[in-house]
Amino acid sequence: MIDLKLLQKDFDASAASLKRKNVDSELINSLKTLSETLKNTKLVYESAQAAQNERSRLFGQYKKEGKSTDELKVEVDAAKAQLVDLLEAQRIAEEALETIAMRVPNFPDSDVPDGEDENDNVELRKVLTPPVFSFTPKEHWELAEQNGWIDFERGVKLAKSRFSVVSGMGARLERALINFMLDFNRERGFMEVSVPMLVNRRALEGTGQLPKFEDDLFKVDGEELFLIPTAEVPLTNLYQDEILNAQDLPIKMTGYTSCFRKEAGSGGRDVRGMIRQHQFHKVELVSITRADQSDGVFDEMVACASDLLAALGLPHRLVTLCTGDLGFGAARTVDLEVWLPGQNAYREISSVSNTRDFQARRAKIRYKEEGKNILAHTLNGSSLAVGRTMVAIMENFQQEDGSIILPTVLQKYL
RNA sequence: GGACAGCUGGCCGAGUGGUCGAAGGCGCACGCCUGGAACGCGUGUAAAGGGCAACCUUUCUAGAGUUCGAAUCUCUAGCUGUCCGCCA
Repeated sequence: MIDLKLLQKDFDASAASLKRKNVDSELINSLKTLSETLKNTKLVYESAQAAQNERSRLFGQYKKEGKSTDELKVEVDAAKAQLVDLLEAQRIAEEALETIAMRVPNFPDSDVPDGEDENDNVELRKVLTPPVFSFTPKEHWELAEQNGWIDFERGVKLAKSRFSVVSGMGARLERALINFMLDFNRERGFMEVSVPMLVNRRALEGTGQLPKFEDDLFKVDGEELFLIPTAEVPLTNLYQDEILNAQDLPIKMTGYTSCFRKEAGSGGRDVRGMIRQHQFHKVELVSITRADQSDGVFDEMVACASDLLAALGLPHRLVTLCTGDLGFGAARTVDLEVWLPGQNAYREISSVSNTRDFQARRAKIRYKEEGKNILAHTLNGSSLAVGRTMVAIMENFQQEDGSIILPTVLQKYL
C-alpha cells in the first residue's frame, strides 16, 4: 500500500508519480477525497467518544462518592445512540478507503524510465555472446521430446493443458538445477528456507497479490488457502506483523518452491512448450532490509541472478523495466532475459524487484531504530525459474543431432 | 474427528467489572561503575491513528453481546497445546 499521508501532504507529486504507472487519475482523486473524509469522520467520532469516556469516568466517581447518577445516566444514554451512528460512519469511510487503497499500485522510483510497455524497457548490459550455430537451432519442445525429457501429452492427461511431465535426464537436470541454484545463492549469503506452498489470504494481501489479482490464483476448495504463485509470498510474509531489530537486517533468504498460476490473462501466448505452465519450479531470493540498505541489496540480488546464469554459460541481458511494464508492488525492477536460439530472442528468466515499503506497509513488517518503528523494505527476485533455465540450456547447448551438452558446473549435481 | 486447556506488550508472565495500556521478569537503549568489558546500580522502553506540543482515540486472537463502564462476564469463530481416535 502506498503512504496515504504522503498523498495528502504532497498530492500533486504523488498523483503525477502514480500516473506514470498508468493509474487512472479519477482513482487517485477519489483516494484523496476518501482519506480526507475518513480523517474528518474520525475526528468527530473521537471527540464524541472522549466526552463519553469522561462521563463514564464520572459515573464511577459518583458511585464511589455516593452521589446520584440518575442525571448522568440520562446524558450517557442519549450520547450512546449518536456514538453508534458515528462509529458506523467511520467504519464505512474506512472500508471505502481501504477498498481503493489496496488496489492502488506502488509509486515507481523517480529514475525509472517512462514507457508504455515492454518495448520501452531499457537494456542495461549484455552478458556472454549468443552462440553461433552451423545448423538451424531447434526450439526447446522439439529437443525435449526428442531427448525424452518432457512429456506434454501425459501432463495434460493428469491435469489439464499447461501441465507437463518431466522424466529421465530431464527430471535429473531439474533436480540438479534446483540444488545448484540453492547452493549458489547460499554462498552469496542468502539463507535457505523451506516454506509452505499453500498460504492464507492475509499473506497474499501482504505481498499484493490480493485483493486485485485473485483470478490469477488457484484456490483450495472449502479452505481459505491458495496455492502460491511465487515463493515471494511465504518468504516475505515470514516476518509479517513483526518488529525486527535493526541490527538483524538485512535478512536475505533463498527458497525453492513450486509455483502455481492460472495464467488467466495470457491468452494464447506460449501455449507450446514449458515457458508458461500452470505449475513450475522456481528458486527465489527475498530480502528484508532497512530503508537505507535496499538499493545495495537490490544490486546484490541482480548480480546473484546474473552470475548464476553466467556460471551456467547462458547468454543473457539485463533490462530496467519502464513504468508501464512495472508490476503492481514494484518501485523498480530489473529483468534478466536469457537468450533462446530457437526463438532467436531474449526471454524473461528472472525478475528482481524492490518494493520499498509497499509490501511492508501491508504486511506490517517493521524494524526498530532509535526507539522508532520504521517500515522495512522488501525485495524479491527469481534465481531462477527452473523450467525456463532448462529451456535455455536445451536451446543454447543443443548439437546438430539434437543431443544436449550440459553445463560443467552441474556435473557434480547429476 | 472427539474431549479438555489456553491465546495479554519484542519475548515470558501477573492481572476476574471503574485512572489497567496493563505488575514483575527477560530483552533493548542511555547513564554510572571499569584501563576496557562482564557483573552490579539507576533511568527509560507496546502498537496504530489524529494534533505532530499538551493531549485525544483505538487495540489485551477476531467478531458479536451484557453493562453507564470489559483484558476481566456471555456467545461464536480461529489458532495453539495435551490426551484419545483415525490414517500414513
